[in-house]
Amino acid sequence: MARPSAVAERRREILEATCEVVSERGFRDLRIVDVAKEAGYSTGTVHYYFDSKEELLREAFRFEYEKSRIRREAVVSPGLDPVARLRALADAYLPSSPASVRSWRVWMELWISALRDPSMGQVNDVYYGEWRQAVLDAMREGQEKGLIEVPDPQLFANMYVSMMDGLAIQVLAGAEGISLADMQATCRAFVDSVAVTS
Amino acid sequence: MARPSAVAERRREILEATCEVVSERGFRDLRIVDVAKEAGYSTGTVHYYFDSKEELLREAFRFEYEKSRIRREAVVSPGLDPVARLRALADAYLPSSPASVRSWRVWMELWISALRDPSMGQVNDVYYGEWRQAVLDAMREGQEKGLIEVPDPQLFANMYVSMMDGLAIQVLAGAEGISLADMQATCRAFVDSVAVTS
Amino acid sequence: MARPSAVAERRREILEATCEVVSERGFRDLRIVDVAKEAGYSTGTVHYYFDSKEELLREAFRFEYEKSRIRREAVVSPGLDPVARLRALADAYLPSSPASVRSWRVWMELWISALRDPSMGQVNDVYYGEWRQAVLDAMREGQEKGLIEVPDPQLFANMYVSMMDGLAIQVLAGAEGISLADMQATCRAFVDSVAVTS
Amino acid sequence: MARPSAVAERRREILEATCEVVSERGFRDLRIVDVAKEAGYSTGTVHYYFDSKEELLREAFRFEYEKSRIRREAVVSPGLDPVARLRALADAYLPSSPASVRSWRVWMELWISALRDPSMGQVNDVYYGEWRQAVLDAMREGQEKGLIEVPDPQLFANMYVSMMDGLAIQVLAGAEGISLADMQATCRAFVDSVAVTS
DNA sequence: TATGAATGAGAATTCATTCAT
DNA sequence: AATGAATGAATTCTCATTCAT
Repeated sequence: MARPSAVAERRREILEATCEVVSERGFRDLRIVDVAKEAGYSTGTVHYYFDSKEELLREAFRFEYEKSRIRREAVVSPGLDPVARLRALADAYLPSSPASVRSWRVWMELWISALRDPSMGQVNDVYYGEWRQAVLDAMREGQEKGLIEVPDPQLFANMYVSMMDGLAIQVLAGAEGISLADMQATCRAFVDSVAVTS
Repeated sequence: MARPSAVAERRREILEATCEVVSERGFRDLRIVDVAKEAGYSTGTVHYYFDSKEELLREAFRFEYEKSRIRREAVVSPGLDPVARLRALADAYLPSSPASVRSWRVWMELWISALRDPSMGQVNDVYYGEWRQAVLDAMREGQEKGLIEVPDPQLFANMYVSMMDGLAIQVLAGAEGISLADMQATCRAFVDSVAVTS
Repeated sequence: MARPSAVAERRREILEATCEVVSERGFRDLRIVDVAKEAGYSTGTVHYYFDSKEELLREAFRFEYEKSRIRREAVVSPGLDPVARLRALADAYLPSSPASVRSWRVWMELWISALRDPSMGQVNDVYYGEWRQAVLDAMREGQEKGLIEVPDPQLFANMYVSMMDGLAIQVLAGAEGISLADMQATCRAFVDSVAVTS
Repeated sequence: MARPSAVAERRREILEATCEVVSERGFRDLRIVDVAKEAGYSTGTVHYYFDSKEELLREAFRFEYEKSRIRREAVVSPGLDPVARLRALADAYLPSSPASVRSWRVWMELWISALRDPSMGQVNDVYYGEWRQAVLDAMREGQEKGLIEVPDPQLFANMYVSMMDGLAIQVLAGAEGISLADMQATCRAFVDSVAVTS
């Protein structure tokens, strides 16, 4: 007898485990057996729920992005003014907590996968687009309310988003020149540079 | 009799082939046999020059960075004023030519490797540090000459560099929202925003 | 569901095959694929049960010694008087049957392995110690009962045991000067030389 | 221009190196490159003097036996009485010096090789036969002179020789139960047991 | 003579995937 | 539904041997 909820729960557990293993060992060294161990199941079970390793990874990336979206929505509370929202978004995405470090690692793996696999590119497009949109919304709203002064909100939203990605990479790669504090300071300085000071 | 130059040349050929394969297939799917085929040698020969796959890849990353450094030095001609230099650097790093696309793909793979392998992180530190320094030099010189107005050159140099990385990733991942032209426009807009307009 | 007995049985089959291959081709030329073929499994299965070739061989040596111990215990029946027991032991260890030839070949390979690998030395210590003890017991009991006359049972037990080893080597190496019959005659002559003639 | 003596000297150096490597790493793990390094030549040179690895090893075994024969002849001085000679032989073959340990290790490897390779068996036959003959000569002479009392000199010579082999194996394998001193004591006890005490 | 670069035929090992239970 | 034993294709790495110099 099919119990859809039980199936969904099992899938969720396995995807959670997959993201954990992707973060720990990387896409390249991920083995089904590690995912199974992490999830507390057997390799047979992983294959029972996911046809192939590729499908498992694609779903895992989607899963991680969904979680990230939920975290973002919690941050972007309607009451916050646009400038504060831009700052809050950067803070939320700072790779400071284990959860956000994990997310970043998974995204980095996704980008690499997207270089050669269009289906991974689509996953990135959907979720990354939403993320850029959230920043763009704040930038536009700020401009409309006279709190932000930029020649082109779209361009400055892209600056901010890509800057965060680039900084996060160096933080995660353990670069000597870019610490977590540097990342935060850099993001703040950018917002300061566009915010209208009364 | 040993002919050092022949040995060095063979190493160079194999590293060149390795970078090509890393770019084409990625770090994850790189096989020694592909490198050998690309270089026109046997797998045994690849192993004759490099003890292990890991060493081969580490050397290949270094090799690609060296090539990139040479390209950068050609761009940063002493005659150029700082603002023009910031623009020239972005143009030179735009993933528009096959060679620069290849470089970006290799760097992205390096970043991923650095997440778990400190020796890869060191390679990144050395060469990436030089790259950030080149941007910082231009930013500082611009500030001193009154051509650029930024509260903190270091922060704005980091913004610019990380922005380029983040934009390039999305371009290379084939993101719908960020085209090559968008990347270029975004970089130019950033320079415009810090350049002093007379 | 795990069926421990089936797992143990598979391990036994593979160890049995390994000893057979060690005897046929020697430690040096043993290939996992030969063991797999001999056991009727794939190489993957051999590795499923044994992590590495080294572990497989270590376990195989242990396995062969266990079998030899069982054969020895069958020989040393409690009813036999000590002198007869010394003779029975030599007879039992004579490399005359395929099974005992195989055992000797495996032991010889073990000794060679023990030269450089202490873990193999330990295997030898445990089982070889038991074998020397069995001979010593007979020697001592014979002395106590006045059936054997030796100045030092320990020394004479060591003589007997090492003599058998040295003789067996030459028999197995196909030496012209030492036939199976010579080995038997030599062992008997040694027992005769220490046995008290009434 | 062929200079036979130079050729012979080069061969000798390589064989010396081969025995050293056989003793250190064993027959199984011997690599031509190690032999070359030990001898101070290149692998190409090793192959220039010896057609194949197999031939190299066969010659190396012969070479080691020749050296052992020379050592033995130095020990068996004509002046020594037979009983003293038997003792001197055992002392000379005790694996106490690096040189004699090396010899034993090489012989053990030879025996293993002889199990499957008749040409190795022949090498063993020739040289081992001489060694048994030397012991037999002492045993016979002792009997004739009334210094040794054994029912059959041939049998007792075989006992002595094989006993030494078996003891040496355990000493070299690092057996807990058989030390170098035990080996010596056991050999002495055997000679004592056959020597006529006046 | 001597070299050592280059080869290529293996061999151990890994691991996604299958499938009988 | 879930398992985990079994597989075998794939891949790295080794090393004796060859051969141009």
